[in-house]
Amino acid sequence: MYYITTAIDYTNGAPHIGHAYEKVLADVLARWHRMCGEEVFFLTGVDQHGQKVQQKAEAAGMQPQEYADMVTEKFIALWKRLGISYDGWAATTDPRHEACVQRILTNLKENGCLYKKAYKGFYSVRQEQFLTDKERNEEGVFGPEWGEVIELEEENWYFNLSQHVQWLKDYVTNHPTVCEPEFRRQNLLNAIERSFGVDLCISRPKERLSWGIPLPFDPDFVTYVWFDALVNYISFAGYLAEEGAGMPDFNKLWPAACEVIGKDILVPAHGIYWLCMLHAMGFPDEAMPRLLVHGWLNIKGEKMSKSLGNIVDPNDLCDVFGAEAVRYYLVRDTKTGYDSDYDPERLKMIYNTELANDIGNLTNRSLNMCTRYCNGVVTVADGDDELSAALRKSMADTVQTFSACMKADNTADAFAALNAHVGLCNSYIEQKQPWALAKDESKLPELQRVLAHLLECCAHVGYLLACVLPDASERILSQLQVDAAGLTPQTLAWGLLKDGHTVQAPSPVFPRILSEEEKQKMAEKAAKAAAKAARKAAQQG
RNA sequence: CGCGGGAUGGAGCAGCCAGGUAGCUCGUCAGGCUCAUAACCUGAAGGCCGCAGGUUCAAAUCCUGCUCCCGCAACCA
Repeated sequence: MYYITTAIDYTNGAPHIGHAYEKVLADVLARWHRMCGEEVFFLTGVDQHGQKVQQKAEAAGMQPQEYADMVTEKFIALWKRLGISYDGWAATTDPRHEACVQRILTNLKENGCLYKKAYKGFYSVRQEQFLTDKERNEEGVFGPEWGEVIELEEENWYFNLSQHVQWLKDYVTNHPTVCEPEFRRQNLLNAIERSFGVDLCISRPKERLSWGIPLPFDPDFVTYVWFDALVNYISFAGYLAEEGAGMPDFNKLWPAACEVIGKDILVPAHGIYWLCMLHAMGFPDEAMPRLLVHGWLNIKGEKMSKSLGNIVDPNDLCDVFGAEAVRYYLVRDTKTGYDSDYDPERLKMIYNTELANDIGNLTNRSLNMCTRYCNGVVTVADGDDELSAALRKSMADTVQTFSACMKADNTADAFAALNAHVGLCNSYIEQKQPWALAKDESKLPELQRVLAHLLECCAHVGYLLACVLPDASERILSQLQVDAAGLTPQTLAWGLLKDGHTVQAPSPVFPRILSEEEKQKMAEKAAKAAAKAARKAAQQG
């Protein structure tokens, strides 16, 4: 079982390109593992509780649930558009989730992990939070960004995080695979050092925050984010679920093979709080999830933020380039775990070169030659040659490399490998010159061999693309008349196209995306080339 | 000495852990081809691998020092 989750998105604003990247990455991995024949459960969702939602709802004159539902719709619509193939939907206002949270809190309280304490300190009314000395500026006072700051005493419930930090330190030290990429672990270990001796406040008084899950043992309080949002990974996997609640079998799913999160929520939320929470609930070391930590998409080197006003709406991108181009770009141009620069020009470039010019055009020219020269019939004839043998070997190697990269969550290199093989196919065509072979009847066997090799490669490539471009993959395979049902990357082998196989006439799978200006430029270039050819012909004649 | 990431031909990156002629994609220029989505193939130009030392027969790669850039409060993946 491959259980993969993503961070759940906060419903106080519309989704942006960063949200989309995380979900597309998780989706590509989920689809890949499904292709490999593994049973997959892919969970994603939304965090609907909390102060910000409550405030936004009030400002909009709506009920919090109404507001959260409205924003949730935007996420669901985008995931549908981007083809995010999730199996479970984690919405934190789901009663089954709320029940799970309350059961967990009850258990922890019974085990003495929670206690109530009064805290007196400086409190920012605007930010709705207590301030520490860390928040003081150089002059030692709280700056204007905090608005009105008052001294306040408040009771709250705490989780005895400090009791688990030593365990966490040992666990993270001894388990290099706790998170990926490896360098994030150092980050986590540093943060753990700073976490000793501090417990975690897990509640808010109801008069201050009403939009949350009530504490089962103290109705004057609601849970603060941690024991609500983080719990989604187990609550929607069926942890402590009631019979007939329609939840998955927890024992089958847990631990998560992959929790996809952003680098900003590794510490303290997932790397410290979440793991310690699980430990407190009694989960052993073997039942800890693995964290896949991705970087950020920056805009021209700058962080994307609402305050800078440089937020990119994925819907706009889909309008211009199509959802699949966006999917491909996100996982192709981002090295998993690292930041990358978002640039629509690169999106277009990668789409036009790798998908349209290389893969799309290869399929198109191969199918076209088969249609034109052989009536669309593939003939697997006797005979062989070095170039063809090399092509077959490259195809097999590429499947291996692709699989290894995907297994390591390295999407960028997986597609780079695929593209390298496509380049070899194009080069193979130049060397074989099927159009010349077609003019010589005695060369028919070689022509048939060349076309069979090309179409076979197209089928392999089209099949492997299914994890990132499900629609395009289907269109390629359907033009090739190949049925991929029951196929896995492990069993993928030369010979998908049998002798006598027929293919369809081609139609472009990835039409090029060009502005009017670029079209004009292309036309000029072509005219120049034609003039040159004419000049040359005149000279020779 | 707060923590971490980065600095490689015009742009974006790989190589560094396990030293040995500097590689990829895009762009530019030149040639070729005509099956194809004005696509494809071949070749060329372009870099003293941030700076300065050190180790070594040999350093982008190891060591030391330095400079610059980006994150680490909030909105937020």
